[in-house]
Amino acid sequence: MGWVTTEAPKVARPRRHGKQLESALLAAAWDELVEVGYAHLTMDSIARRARTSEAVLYRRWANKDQIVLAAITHHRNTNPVAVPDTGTLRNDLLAHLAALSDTLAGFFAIAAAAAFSGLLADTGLTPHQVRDKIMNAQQPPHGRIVYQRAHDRGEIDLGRIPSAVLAMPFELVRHDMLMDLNPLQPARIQSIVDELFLPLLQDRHCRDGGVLGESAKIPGQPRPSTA
Amino acid sequence: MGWVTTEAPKVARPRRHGKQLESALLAAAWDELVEVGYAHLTMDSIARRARTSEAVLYRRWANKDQIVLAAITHHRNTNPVAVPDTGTLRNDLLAHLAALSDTLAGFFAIAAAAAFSGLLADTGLTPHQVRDKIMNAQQPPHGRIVYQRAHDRGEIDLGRIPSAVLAMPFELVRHDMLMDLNPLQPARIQSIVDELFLPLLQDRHCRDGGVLGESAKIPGQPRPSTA
DNA sequence: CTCGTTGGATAGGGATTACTTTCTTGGGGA
DNA sequence: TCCCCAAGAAAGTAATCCCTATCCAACGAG
Repeated sequence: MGWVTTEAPKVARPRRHGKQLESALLAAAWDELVEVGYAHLTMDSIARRARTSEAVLYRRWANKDQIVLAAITHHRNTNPVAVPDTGTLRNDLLAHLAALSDTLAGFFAIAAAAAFSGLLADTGLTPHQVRDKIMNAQQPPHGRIVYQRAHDRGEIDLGRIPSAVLAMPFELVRHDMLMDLNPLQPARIQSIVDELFLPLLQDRHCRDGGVLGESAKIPGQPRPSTA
Repeated sequence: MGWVTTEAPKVARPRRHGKQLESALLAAAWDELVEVGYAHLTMDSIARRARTSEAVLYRRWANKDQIVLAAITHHRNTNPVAVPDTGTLRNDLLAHLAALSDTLAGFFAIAAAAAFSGLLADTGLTPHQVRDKIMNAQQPPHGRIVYQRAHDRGEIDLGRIPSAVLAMPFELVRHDMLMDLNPLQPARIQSIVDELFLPLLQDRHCRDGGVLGESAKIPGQPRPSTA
């Protein structure tokens, strides 16, 4: 053990270039954002974490806001949310909400924090606009794909379900992510789907007399027998 | 017109003392927090807004975090949320959610922002703990009173309703407040109550065959044909 | 192999800001 | 009426941090 870990001398670390370097810089910025938050993040801390110097940062981005913004979008782009197709609305929702929660728990909290903390405050945008710019960049709203598939399968009739019902599971997941800054417990996701969302669909059959026919019985509903 | 309004000379403004002064200082801190946010708030800006000097602030609070924290709790304490008693669960909920939204829309956003932005970051508390410290100071959770009254009236059976259902309206209101930074539209509150919450109660009767008897018919529910 | 581009290190200017210190004066309590 | 605590004003200190400038050396393109 000839290496003393307390000193990292001139090992002449290989030099990074182009896109590879840029990714490392943005990753460092994101990590710093996660660890100390926007308010306590400095250009120097980003540079040191990326094992480079501030000059390299300023060669690519004009100021602190720009690199933070780039780091946020870079993180989102490199961490797409899975939209698995399991064959039933219930399982699709469970899987997708879980994926959403796992992938975006940190993201939402961090992005919201940065937006709140004065990110882009100098650009004249209102906090409201900044939030939109960061949060709503998801091109097709996440739920649409899941719901559209269920509609095509005949499980639900999109036209007859209030949009508030469709949006509710996603809003609750967002709420929990913002509150806890952590992915949701699987039990909580199951509660959202089974205790809140699906009953609101069944309630509709209850009143209308089951217009959806056979497929109205949501498959996969948890029953003690027949897993 | 001997007075030139562009100069506010030594008018010898009356000197404030004790609790009255303290309230003015905390109000100034809160207003500053709302207007420029935690990140861009300075002791000097608070002092100038309160028309006093920084020394007066430091005579009462040890540092910036302390005064911001005090301003947040002061604002909450001086703006209690109404819990009106209208006689029916539906109207109680509508009124209370509206009051909650109107009174706390700003509060939640601002408090969350400050917590995120590094408020109390030096105390060693995690963001999670800071959030709890600020948000969850409401002694009895807001909904409990409304639900307990409905239970005592016989409108609902608290034991048979999943807690996720009871919490959902409040979580959605919180979600919207955090997203929009503004009070909710009345139509949105009505949608939460009538399209999401109340159907989840009725669904329970549907299955159990109306254990709640007469009172199970929620009064005030908007139905074209009195169901 | 050579050369020009760019990564990486260092130093520092300039601005901001938390917090301190000192002093004068107003006003409340006795 | 007098006294003394605290309000308010002003200036200063030390630290932080954004951003710039400069220099050197490594890597890639040709």
